[in-house]
This record gives sequence, C-alpha cells and structure tokens, in this order.
Amino acid sequence: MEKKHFNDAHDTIESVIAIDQARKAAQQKKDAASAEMNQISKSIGALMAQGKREEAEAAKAKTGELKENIKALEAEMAAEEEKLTQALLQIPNVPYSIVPEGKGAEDNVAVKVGGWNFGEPLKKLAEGNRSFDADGNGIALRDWPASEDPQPAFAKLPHWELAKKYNLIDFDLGVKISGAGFPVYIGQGARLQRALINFFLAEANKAGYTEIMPPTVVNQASGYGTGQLPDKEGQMYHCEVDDLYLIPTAEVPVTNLYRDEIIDEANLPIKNCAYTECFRREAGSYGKDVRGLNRLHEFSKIEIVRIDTPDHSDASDAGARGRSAAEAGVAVSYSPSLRR
RNA sequence: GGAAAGUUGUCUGAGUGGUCGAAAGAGCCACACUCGAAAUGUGGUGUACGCAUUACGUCGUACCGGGGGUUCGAAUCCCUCACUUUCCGCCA
Repeated sequence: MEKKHFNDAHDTIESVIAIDQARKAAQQKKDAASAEMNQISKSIGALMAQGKREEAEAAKAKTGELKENIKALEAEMAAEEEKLTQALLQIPNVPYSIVPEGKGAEDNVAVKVGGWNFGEPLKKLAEGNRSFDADGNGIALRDWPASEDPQPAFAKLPHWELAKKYNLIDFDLGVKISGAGFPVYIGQGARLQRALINFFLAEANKAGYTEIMPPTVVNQASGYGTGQLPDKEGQMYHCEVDDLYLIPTAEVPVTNLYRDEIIDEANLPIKNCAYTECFRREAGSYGKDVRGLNRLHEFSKIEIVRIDTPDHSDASDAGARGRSAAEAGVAVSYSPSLRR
C-alpha cells in the first residue's frame, strides 16, 4: 500500500481495528438489550395464552424504556458499521509485487518494447533475440539503449497529423457532435479501429479467454465492486436520472459478473475478455496529454480479466505473470485505439 | 408511463400477528441393509455477526427481495424501492 503513496497506511489499519472493536462492543450491548426484549415479548405471549391479561399488561408497560434503549443502541451500532465501511473503502488494492514505486509516468519501467521491421537497424538488433518470427517481424525485448531505437526510412509524423493527412480521423467533427475527446473515425480509420478490435479479441480468444459483450452502463454497486467508487466518482459519466454510470473500462462489468459470488476453486481460473467502448471524463487532464488520441472521453478497449487463486496471481511472478502475458500476447489490457 | 400478480432455505413449495429459522417433498451428507449397486430405513443438512473454547456450543442477535413503519411481539399488517410475470399505453 505504501507503493500507492498510501502514506498513512499504518494509521488507517489501526483505526480500522479500533472501529471494529467499537462495533463489537456496540453489538454486544444491543444484542443483550434485544435478548431481554425478546424474552419479555415471549412471556407476554405466554401470559395472554393463559388468559392472564393483567400480568401481560404489566409486562407491556415495562417495555417502553427498553424499546427506546434498543433504538439508540441500534443507531450506535449502525453508526460504527458505517464508519467501518467507510474506513475499509479507503484501503486500496494491494499493487502487484513487480509494480515499480514512482510518482509519475516518468518512473514507469518499460518491460517490453515492440517494433515492426522498419529496416536494418531493428533487424540487426533482433538477431539473437528469440522473440522474432521467421520474417524478422515481431515483438522485441528492448535490450538496447533508447538512442538506438529503430528509425523508419520515411519521415515520422505525430498520429494526429497522419490521421488528418489520410483522412482517418476527424477531430473537429467529433467536437461538433459531441465535444473534445470524441473523435470520429472515418473510412480506413474506422476500418482500422474495427480491425484492431478484432485482432486483439482474436488474440485473447486464442489465449483461452472467453469473449463477453457486457452492458456499457452499470449501477452503483458495480462501481463500488471494482473500486471506481467512491475513489473515482468524478472521472465517470453519471446518468443521474437512472443513477447509472458509463463504464470507464470493461473491467467494471466483466469483473462484477462475479460480484458477491463465491467461486469454487475447481472452476478457476476464469478467463474473460471483452471489447467495449470506455468513457472517462478525464477531469484535470490538459496540454500535450490530451493531444490527438492521447486522452479521450470515449475510446475502444479490449480488456482481459482473469480470476485466479492468489498463489497464481502475485506470488510466483515468473510463473503467473509470464503465463498470462504470454497467453494473452500482451500484459494486462489491450488498447486498439491508435495511440502512440 | 399506467394496472395487476408475485419475490420464502440448494430446488419445488406451505405458512395472514406469539417457541417459525420457518411444514412437506426433492437434493445433498453420514450410517444401516447389500458381494456391489439400486431401492429402502434412520439421522443430519442455511448464513452473518457476537460470545464461549482444552473440547463440545440444548448460547445471544439478525436474516423469509432491499429499506422504513405499526405492535409488547412481524415471513405474516402498512409504506417505499428494486426485480419477475402479465395486460394497457407510448415509441425506436
């Protein structure tokens, strides 16, 4: 948790424990009061059955104060429970053990750099690298300095200029009908997008992931289920009339399929993938980060979700991580949008 | 959008105010019978929290779609929300 800059991790855990203690104490008091009440009620029933009216009435008279007391104790217990829930919601998921610690994108570590065969430089670098296929095309592990990255023979253009030059994407039309961050893919651009979706889905299918086509709008419980709520409330589009959220990733519906379910270990791993449009408000993004396709309010993404036992997910890095990455062809999620 | 009926344990399905956590059947588990199986018989068979714990729990509370209310007492009455089914309306 400290990796997530969860600085007061220790305090939070301590306070969760303390709140839980308070909750237990409240429950004990409330349970005791309820027990007394139940006993009296029972006795009233018995007295009535015996026709002892007056005694029953007398017993009834005693219950008033007790009832008030129970109400108060119930409120106290509910308050402690709510406090506990809120405290627990503050605790983030534990990051994957290989995730590097860092403050921003610049601290990220490239695990794999891909490149198609632009020409000699890459081909040369590829020699001795097992990741290349017979044609010399493929994914290469970057074991060369960035300055030696392969250079294509043609002039490089940023993607938004390429997209304009070949009329693949019209950003202005997107602004017209929706707003910034909603590009309109046209002709070959649209076909490319569709092809990428197909390609990545096919790869995931090959790796044994079952294709899911979920709703792209979810209820609040699903938002909490995968932790978008309460943390990222402001980043999601919210349809207030129906209290539904547009999904920021297929992870939300595909994972919530199993919310509140206990899965028999024999049925693991569960491997699902899904293509959906994803919606993000991207509040707070600015500048070059949002240029072209870099940050969109709506984009296409293929997500893969694997549900497995803990010893298959984190503990044995080389095994589990390598396996799922290899099976899927890429690490965690595919993004078929034309970024980068 | 309007109306009606419904939502009970793993399943089917009883239960309209007082030992109902909940009948019955099915399923499942154990045992018996059997060479084995089937059939049959007997017993058992929900969850959460709390408490207790060397061990066993004739221990407490809560849960009959969710939430709230009435009552000494609610699966049972009232309100509300969600969902399911059916009908009407509206509309791609």
